[in-house]
Amino acid sequence: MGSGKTTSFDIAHRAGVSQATVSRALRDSPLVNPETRERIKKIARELNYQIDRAASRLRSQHSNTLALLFFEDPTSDASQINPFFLSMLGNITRAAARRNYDLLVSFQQLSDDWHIKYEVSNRADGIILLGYGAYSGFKDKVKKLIDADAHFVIWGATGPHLRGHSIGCDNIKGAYDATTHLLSIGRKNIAFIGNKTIDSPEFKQRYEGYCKALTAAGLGIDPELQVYATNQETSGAAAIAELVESGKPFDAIFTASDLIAIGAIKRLRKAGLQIPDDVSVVGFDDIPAASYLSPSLTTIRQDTIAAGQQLVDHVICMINGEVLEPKKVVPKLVIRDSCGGKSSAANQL
Amino acid sequence: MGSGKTTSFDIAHRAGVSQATVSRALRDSPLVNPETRERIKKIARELNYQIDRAASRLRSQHSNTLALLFFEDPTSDASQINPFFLSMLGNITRAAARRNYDLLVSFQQLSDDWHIKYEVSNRADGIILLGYGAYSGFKDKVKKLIDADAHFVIWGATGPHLRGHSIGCDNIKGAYDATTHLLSIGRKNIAFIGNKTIDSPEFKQRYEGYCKALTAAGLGIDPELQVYATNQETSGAAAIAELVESGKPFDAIFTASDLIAIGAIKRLRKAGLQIPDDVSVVGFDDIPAASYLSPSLTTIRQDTIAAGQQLVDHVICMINGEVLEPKKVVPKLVIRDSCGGKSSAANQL
DNA sequence: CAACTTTTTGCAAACGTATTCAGGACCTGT
DNA sequence: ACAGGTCCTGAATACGTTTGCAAAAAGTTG
Repeated sequence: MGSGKTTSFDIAHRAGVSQATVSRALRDSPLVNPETRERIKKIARELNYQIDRAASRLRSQHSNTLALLFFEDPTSDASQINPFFLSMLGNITRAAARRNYDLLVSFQQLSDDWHIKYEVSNRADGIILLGYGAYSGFKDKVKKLIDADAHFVIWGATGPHLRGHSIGCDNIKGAYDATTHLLSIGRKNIAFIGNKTIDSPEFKQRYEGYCKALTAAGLGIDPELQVYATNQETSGAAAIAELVESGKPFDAIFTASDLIAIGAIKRLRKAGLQIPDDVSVVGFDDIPAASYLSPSLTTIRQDTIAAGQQLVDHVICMINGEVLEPKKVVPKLVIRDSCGGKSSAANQL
Repeated sequence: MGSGKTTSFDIAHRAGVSQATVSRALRDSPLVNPETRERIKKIARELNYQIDRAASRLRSQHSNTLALLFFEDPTSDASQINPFFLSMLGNITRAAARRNYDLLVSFQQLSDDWHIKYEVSNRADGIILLGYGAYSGFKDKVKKLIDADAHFVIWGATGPHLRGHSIGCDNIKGAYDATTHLLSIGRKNIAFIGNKTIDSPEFKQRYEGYCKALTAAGLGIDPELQVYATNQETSGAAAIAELVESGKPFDAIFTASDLIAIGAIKRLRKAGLQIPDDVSVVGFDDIPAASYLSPSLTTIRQDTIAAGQQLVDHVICMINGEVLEPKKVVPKLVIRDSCGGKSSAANQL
């Protein structure tokens, strides 16, 4: 057409109204006559008009954008993204889109000035953090965010210090169900592979669920059956090597994550152990690969659709100054082939 | 401090210069005295000042943001994201970050007004498209983007109609290498599972590479050994069912993607066939799950780091009005257990 | 020291929208 | 006919930068 791009003034001119009315009409303001509104909208459509987001942001002082930040334990391989988080990505974008928010994605080393980079710079109204808080220094950085009144939500991490900023799965219940399932198919010596320190809040909770199930079954908790592992395949393999070498007998393992389970299974096989005949294995997360393995992996699925929705809704509420009590995402046991006993379970029915 | 957020005026006031100088200093303009620049930068740092992106965008008319759009064959399950694309996501964000671009991510149904939604609205300066162009209507939509002078790059799809807008892997070479490998371990009747129609340009190229290898080896191309499949596990399984039922003998399959291979392997096993003893399998993509399978999957790896970098560099060049001849990403055969013959290959060395 | 170039600065005008405020048009009831 | 209300619209302004232009400051030359 004329010179540059179409603006709300062009629409206004064509419609014979003022620019202010166009702005109102396009935002469905009740202040504008329905007929006028439709006429304006029609013209806008015809001209392929789109509101200039930059101008809109500048004027209204909010970006309608969320930032999704991935962070991982800096000790792990940075080129490998945790598959579980990836599978959450899709659901988060969809949830954001439904709420008419854009999503900015970034992988970065954890730094304590995110809110500065994203909120202060008017790039995003809120931040969603995804990552296992599995290293020291994490707490301090989060505290800075809280002190700065940043709008952010963290997946998974817990603790009173981030009240209202955390959404997670009910890890204790998930781990309890997993362990109980192993007990129900007759396993007695169940090992826990993971990290039970506070450095990894989620893994710690999973350990608690494991203990709770054993206690509920009247069994003791054997420290020799607990082997440390970080959320990596290789770490899971190393843990099994250690366990096997110790000579301590075991007939099942519950791992704090699927990635650990995958490494563990490989190493178990290398040690000549059959799965599930000699050792039952249950993981946690239900990453896509879990069903592709053979034997396919029994695991705890986290509802990533609900999780994505919750994260998005929650951070948007914070942005709007509302308070929303976080609900825990419910975990679900997915029984596949890696722990056997399916037939016996079937018999019980 | 005072009332609202810190602006460049505040900095200017403190530094005793004009706001214009602050703006220039922070952008490292050569027009400003080095000493003054450092003084201004120091103050900015102290005040935690961040340039307001909305204002910056509005004035400069570019967003320093790229949009990454995923699209999938609408016939496939929308909730499942192609794992190969997910593994590219990380590399694309990193490449974008290196170039100081933000990345907007979205999963949407393919529509022909992306450039309108993203570029016209000043949300992004350019678009990266990720997805198998495996359905009709795709070409028309892309043509509209070209006609609108949109800044975009597509991964994978090819053809003269999108000259300069496409970056891909050398699918023909990859498939050629895969097939040649199968031949080298003594396989004779190699089936192709995939889509050889123009609807799926990449799969078609992989089919061509397959044919080329067979021809180079002096073998014929048997239509009965070609079974249609889309990029899904279930489709791969169905294809194998069909092949087995046909009674046509085969001792190897080359699938157009790892997902297909995964479904194929499951179904082969169900048919009582041993892998790799009875049938060798080679996939394409090297998705994370490929190495977790048992037997682990021999496949063609695409260099996603180089690919991400290329996509980002390319679209940024388009934005800047430069012309960059796209380079093909080099595929690499990753030999694992699913095609056997490792020993025989080793013998040959 | 004048004339001229180079470096460094400030002024002021955009960029395109959202929103406040004031007012016009149109009813309603008396 | 007029006061009082409701509904709709337009003029004008502010959001915080970037950048063209002009001019001051500093340096160079004859």
